[in-house]
Amino acid sequence: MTSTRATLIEVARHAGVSLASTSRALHGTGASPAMVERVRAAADELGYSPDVTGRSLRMKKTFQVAFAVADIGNPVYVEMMTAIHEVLEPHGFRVVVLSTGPTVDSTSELVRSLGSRFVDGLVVSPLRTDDALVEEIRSAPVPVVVIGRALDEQGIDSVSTDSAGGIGQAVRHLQGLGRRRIAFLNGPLDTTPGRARQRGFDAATGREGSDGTGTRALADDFTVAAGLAAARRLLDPQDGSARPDAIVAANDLLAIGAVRAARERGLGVPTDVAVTGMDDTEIGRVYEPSLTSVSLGSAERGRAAARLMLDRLAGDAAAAQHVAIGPRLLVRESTAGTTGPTKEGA
Amino acid sequence: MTSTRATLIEVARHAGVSLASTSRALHGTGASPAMVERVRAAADELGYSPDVTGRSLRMKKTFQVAFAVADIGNPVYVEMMTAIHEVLEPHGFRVVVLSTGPTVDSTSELVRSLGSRFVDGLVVSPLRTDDALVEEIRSAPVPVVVIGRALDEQGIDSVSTDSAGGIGQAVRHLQGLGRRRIAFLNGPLDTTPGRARQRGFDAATGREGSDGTGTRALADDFTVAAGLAAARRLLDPQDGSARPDAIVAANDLLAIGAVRAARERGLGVPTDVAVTGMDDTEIGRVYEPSLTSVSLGSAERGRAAARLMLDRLAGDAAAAQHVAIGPRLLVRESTAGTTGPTKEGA
DNA sequence: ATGAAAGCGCTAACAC
DNA sequence: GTGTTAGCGCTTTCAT
Repeated sequence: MTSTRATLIEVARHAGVSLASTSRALHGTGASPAMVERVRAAADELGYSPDVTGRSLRMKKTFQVAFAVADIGNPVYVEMMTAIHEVLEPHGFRVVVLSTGPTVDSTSELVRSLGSRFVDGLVVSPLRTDDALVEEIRSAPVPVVVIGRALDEQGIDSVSTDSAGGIGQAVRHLQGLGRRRIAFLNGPLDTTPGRARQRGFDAATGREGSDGTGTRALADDFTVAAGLAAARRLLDPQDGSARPDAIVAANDLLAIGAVRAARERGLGVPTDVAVTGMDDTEIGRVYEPSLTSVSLGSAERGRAAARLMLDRLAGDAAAAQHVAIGPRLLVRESTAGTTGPTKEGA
Repeated sequence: MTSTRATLIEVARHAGVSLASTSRALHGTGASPAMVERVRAAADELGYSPDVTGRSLRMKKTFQVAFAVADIGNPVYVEMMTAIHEVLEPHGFRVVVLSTGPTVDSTSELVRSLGSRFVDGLVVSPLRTDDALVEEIRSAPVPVVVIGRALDEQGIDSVSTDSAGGIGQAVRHLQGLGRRRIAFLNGPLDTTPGRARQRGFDAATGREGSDGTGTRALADDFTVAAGLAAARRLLDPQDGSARPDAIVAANDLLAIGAVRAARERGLGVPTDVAVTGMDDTEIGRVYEPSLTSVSLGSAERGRAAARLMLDRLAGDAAAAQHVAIGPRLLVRESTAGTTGPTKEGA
């Protein structure tokens, strides 16, 4: 540890000039070249580095943006965070990681804590929202961008994707491959993603008739194990109906569970049963067979949110914005389809 | 947005007491119950929430700790970050995510930037270190904990694991299963992990004789694709030597590449070729076959580092500490072994 | 137990 | 272009 940190006032004294000139010289704003030279030298000599706490207090800016989610370890959120960091960092903003906690109330509390002014803005992806939370966000003391559902009409900047439409893309892809009995493997319905994806599947298959398309199973959780258990039920119909020839899973982990259940029964994937996942995770890309998956553009959503934030931080006072990131089907081995909106090699 | 934020001085006026008493009452330190009551009421009424920038300036504490790595998206670092967050958050510390950049110099620069006092401490896991960086860290103006190699002798708190020993565990596990020709699939040797793992393999197999054990291949990168390419060379010996009956891979992604290469050749895993990975990633747990892998305890290392940091932050001035987290072999399907230090179901 | 006042390090009026 | 000065919001001596 070097002696004691030099402050601006010490640099000023060392250079034999005023405090104000020192500050100006260091920021290169309205100081003569000679002054800049002189102050720089003094600063270097003392090993000066500006103290951001003083700066923050004075400027009422922390140069920090918070990113808050319920589960920081979730790959989807990791991608968002990485993207947000990449956008913000070049603009001199640091990223603070926060946890929303599991409930709406804990999320509200987090938004309220923004009153302490420890960040200049918040990007948050809440698991669920209610009117109270929406109101809390609208009246937050710093800009907030929500990743989740469209909230611009309630005056909140937001970024969303269309997971329901993404499920639709998967269904149509499978239909295009000639699959007739398409089943849906979803996670719990008391979650926002669970509900949206269910809606998407219903919308895409609602009018399909009774050829097996529309069969559903709910996993207890968005995991491989839960997906395996639920997919077994799907592949062993109790009611005498025909076995599905395709399974649309609500995420990649469930899809892997489905592939396993198929193999247990000696069924080939995609030959006997085609399987699609969602989220385009690395795990799905690396799995065998590699998973056809609907990307929800986590990184893009993060980037979009960060850019909205930058605009607000720059003083943009326009009406609340909404950015929608379209889902993209990535066709891989688990359906081995050669048609569809998007193609991609393994 | 509510009118204008209330400050402590306004709460004081509203309560009709002094600024000092207000501060004390809000912190519950040395104030009469009556005073506390009165101030609380005033604060609630004005919707007061303390401004941390003022607090930070005055107390010379930011209540923030930085976590810096080269690649925030890497699952290993994500686990560390999550663990660090979990330890620090209950103590009132926020976690700021930083990037070290790819080089030693950029890491040095980051350490130097600590002079700005935007965090109270830094947990960093540098890709590589040199004497200059070590010196920079030692003389940093805030506590620094390094996750990587032991640095307590140079006066730096550190947490490390023994990846070399972990490779040794994998080798002995395979030997215990009767495998005789154990090959090593490593990533680039100009990386710290690459070198350490190579050392571990050499140490574990050095005296094994010339039965094929000790064959090595280097992948260009720690990825599935690079692993696949390198594993092909391993399984098609050009020099007429016998094909390996086991491959120790330097991480899980390389291991998956090895499994694929084996399958391409119609070889069964683990029957014909047993494969081990390292890092115990979700991807390895979920893969088929699930991967026997050496856990390097990322979460534990994160926790240990966070606890060391908490001690320093609490004013602990003892000599530099070092915590070593032992590697643990997790036996799964890719070796299907029933012996070994640790067992775990899929 | 309470109040008065200093001051953390910085930037930005304002005057020259 | 440079200097003087106020003050951001807070905690903490120091006196009472």
